[in-house]
Amino acid sequence: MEFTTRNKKPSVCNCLNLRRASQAITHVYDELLKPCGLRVNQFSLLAHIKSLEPVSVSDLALAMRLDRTTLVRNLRSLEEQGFIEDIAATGTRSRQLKLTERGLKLTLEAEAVWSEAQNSLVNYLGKEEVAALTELLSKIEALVP
Amino acid sequence: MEFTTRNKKPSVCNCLNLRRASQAITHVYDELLKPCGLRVNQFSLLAHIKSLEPVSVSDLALAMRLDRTTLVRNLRSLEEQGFIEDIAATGTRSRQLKLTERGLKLTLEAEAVWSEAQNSLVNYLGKEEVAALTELLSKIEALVP
DNA sequence: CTGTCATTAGTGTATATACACTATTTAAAT
DNA sequence: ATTTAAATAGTGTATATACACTAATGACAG
Repeated sequence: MEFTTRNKKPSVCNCLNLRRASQAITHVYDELLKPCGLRVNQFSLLAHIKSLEPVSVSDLALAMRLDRTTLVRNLRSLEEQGFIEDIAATGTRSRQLKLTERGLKLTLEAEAVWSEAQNSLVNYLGKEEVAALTELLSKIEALVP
Repeated sequence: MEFTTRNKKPSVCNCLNLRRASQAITHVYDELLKPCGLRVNQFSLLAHIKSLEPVSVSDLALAMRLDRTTLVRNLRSLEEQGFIEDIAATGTRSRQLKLTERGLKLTLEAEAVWSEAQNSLVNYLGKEEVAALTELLSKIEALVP
């Protein structure tokens, strides 16, 4: 049958449903951010640095709730592209990351796109539903120390 | 302050909240499945093969809603560990994957653990809430073709 | 038959994630 | 002042994911 709508029934597995929804919304945000040349994860990194700068890798990892070693790699490409820089003196223990001028400009552009994506989701699901979703997701996150 | 509870406020970003919840629940299921020597993603693979066998990589990818090339790699370790096998005749185009005897035994064990994990989540969030969550996640998944 | 086209599988590369481990620097204790 | 402990950064490896691309097989038109 030509017009069979794609069969996308939820799985019985709650974990799989969450993983799929996460992948789907990541894809949506990624597509919208494509004109900026950023993926949503990279945008998240820049936005966090913007609000914390100057910041060490460890503190950034704490704030983002990601493993520190994950950030070491993810920061690399942003540094190579000249969106962030380390203003710590050489030979010191802690790095001090901040946005470059270019990085700030890009982040502000991306924030506008992100804002549209946020609004789209509220329009799509409804304000109450998004609030309910956020609450449920927060409880799930709390499962992990 | 010693007793400050960890600050885990939701982000303003719906995408980030979903990504974090997905990581959290994946971690929970992974931990519970550790005695089986499986991660939840690997278990998902085995469980899907079990219900479709014998199955080609392409059909498995369709059913799991993952990219086919993702499966090529993820299947490899399961094959190397002898949990799945390809019963297609050599020189034919399509693979025919199925569980080995060992693979089936492991999958059944893991299904019991998975079932406990599912029950735990319902106890934790409540039956109605899990249903609501599933509905919301399903709508989000529908955002992507 | 033969040539074209769809199907199926796989590789190369990039991103994202975390654990186990090492190395270095700073702070604290004695 | 020296030793010890904590903090900070980084590497090696494994898993998970997808896109662009290549290669081989099978089906069908003529």
